[in-house]
Amino acid sequence: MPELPEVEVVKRSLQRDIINLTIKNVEINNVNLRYKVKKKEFYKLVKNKVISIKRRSKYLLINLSGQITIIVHLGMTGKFFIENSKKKIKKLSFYYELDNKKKKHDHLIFKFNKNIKLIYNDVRRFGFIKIIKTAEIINISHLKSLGPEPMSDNFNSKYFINYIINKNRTIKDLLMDQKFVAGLGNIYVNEILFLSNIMPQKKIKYIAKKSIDKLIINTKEILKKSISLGGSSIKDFKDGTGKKGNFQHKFKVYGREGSVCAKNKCKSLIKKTYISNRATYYCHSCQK
DNA sequence: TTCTTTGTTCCGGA
DNA sequence: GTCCGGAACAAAGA
Repeated sequence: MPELPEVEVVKRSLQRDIINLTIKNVEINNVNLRYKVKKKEFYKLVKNKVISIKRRSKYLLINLSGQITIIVHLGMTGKFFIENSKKKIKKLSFYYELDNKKKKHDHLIFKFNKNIKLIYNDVRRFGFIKIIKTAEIINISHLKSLGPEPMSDNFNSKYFINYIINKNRTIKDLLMDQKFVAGLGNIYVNEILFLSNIMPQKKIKYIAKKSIDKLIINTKEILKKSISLGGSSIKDFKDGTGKKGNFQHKFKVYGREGSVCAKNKCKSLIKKTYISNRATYYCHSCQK
C-alpha cells in the first residue's frame, strides 16, 4: 500500500521526530517479517545516534552514527508510530484500518533518549527492516537495479523513449516496473493513466510522443500533490484510535468500479479488469 | 474455506 | 541472451 508519496511523508515525519536522538534500547516482539530479524544486529544499534534519513524509491534509509544504516521497506501494511513521554501516539504512515489491533502487530520498538519510542507495526508482515553498513548501500540488491526517481530530472522524455525501443509491453506494466522507474505502485499507476487519458492496456509502442511528455509531467505532478496532501492528512491525525485517514478520498479512479467517471461531462462508469494479476481501473470513454 | 490485497522474484515460452 | 506474462509467496481479515 505505501508507495513513493507515503514513504516520502513518513521520511519527513521521521526527520522531524528522531533526528539526533540516540537509541537506548531495542525491543523485538516478532522476528518474522519479510526477512527474519537478526536480534544480535539490532541490539548492537544501542548507543547509535540518528544522523539522517533518506528515501530511495519505496525504501527508507536511516543513517546512524557508527556507519550503520537501517533500511526499511513498509511492504503492504507496514507503518511507524512515534510515542512521546506523554504517551501520545502519532501515526506516521497510511493504513486506515485495523488500528484497534495495533498492539498485536507492534513487532519492533526502538527506544530513544527523551522517552521517545519508534514503533514498527505491520499487520501482514510483508515489510522488512535490515541493518547494513552505510558504505555497502551501493551494493544492496534491493537498490541496485532500481530505475530513476520519477520526480527527478533523470525521468524525462528522452530516457522514456530510449527505454521503450523494441519493447512490447502494456503501459501499465512498464510504469509498475521498478527497473524502469522506481517507486510507483498499482494505485498511483492507475491514477496517472487516468489523468493522462491513456488506456492501461495500451502497448507502449502505439503511444505518441506528445502523450508520453504529458504522462511524465502528470506523474511528477500527481506524486508532488499526493506528498503535500499526505502531509496534511497525517498532521490532522491525532492518535491511533481507529479514525480513518483522508488520503483514499483523493483517488479519482482506483477502487471506483461502477462509479461515474470523475472527469467533467463524462457520464461513463469506471470499469475494472486485471493486468498482470493487478486490479486495474479505467474509464473506457476518457482513456484511449 | 475461499478470496483479496501488494511488491518482488522466479520460471517457462517465445 | 532477452523479453514478457503468469504464478508463487508472504499473512490475515472478511
